[in-house]
Amino acid sequence: MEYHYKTRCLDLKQTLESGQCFRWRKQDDGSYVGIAGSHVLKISQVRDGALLTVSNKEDADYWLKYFDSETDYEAVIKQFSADKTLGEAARENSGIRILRQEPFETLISFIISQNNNIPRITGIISRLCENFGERISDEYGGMWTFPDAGRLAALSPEDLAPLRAGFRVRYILDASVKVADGTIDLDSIYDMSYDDGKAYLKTITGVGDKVADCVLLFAYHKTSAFPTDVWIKRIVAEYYSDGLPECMGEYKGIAQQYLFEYFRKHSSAT
DNA sequence: GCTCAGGCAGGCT
DNA sequence: AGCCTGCCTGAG
Repeated sequence: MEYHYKTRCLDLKQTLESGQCFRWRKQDDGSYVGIAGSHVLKISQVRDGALLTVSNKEDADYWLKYFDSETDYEAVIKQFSADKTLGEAARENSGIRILRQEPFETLISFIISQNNNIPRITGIISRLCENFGERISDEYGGMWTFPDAGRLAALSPEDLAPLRAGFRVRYILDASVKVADGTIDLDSIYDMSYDDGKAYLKTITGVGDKVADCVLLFAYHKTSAFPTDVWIKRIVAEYYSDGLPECMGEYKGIAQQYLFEYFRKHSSAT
């Protein structure tokens, strides 16, 4: 039995190709196929939203939460309109959602992302899953889970050599060991403040300000996080050298995503 | 050969 | 607390 659900105002390209996630594949028919935890989803863009196709209702609940269906983005965009640049960026990218991803996968993914480019990040993560994850479906050429911390913690740097992740391998292992042995309890971060969560994540080798902010925003939905990469640094220097606008409020992370997309679109076009 | 890619650790002042 | 510098790897 297949169930279909529709979410409004979700733009798949804006959301799934924005660099907050790395495991969605675009199909020839334009739909996207993804996996999170042990949930597999095919999702298609329709005129005024996105259409989810799932095989049971538990999956539907999972994915609606993953796509952050509860947050009122229209209200956030309205709030952002007090600033000219941010308002423009937000309206142009109004289909962006800040995903609620699996913490461990998000942590490892952004550790891998450092000093790296998106195609390579994607390749390393898919090799990680195909080598050490579990093949839970034969659909779409095979779907692999993201390996859990215990599995990775048992591996050696040599085992991870096929990933070609370079110097990041020891960071991946440090994070996995700390999560597997309980030094880091990822679930506890849901209840932490932004500052506490950040300090806690930074006790992992290979996790600095940027990686911690990405994990806090893209897994825990802590919208106070404002991941600052080279692109954002440039736009802040150009438009907000006197400080971020007041209207960002508690949603600086959402603002960051709008600005990132806006800036990237308008500079790559030149 | 070189630079750059959504940074970070380690060492220095 | 703020500045360097090196770093695996692969594409341009």
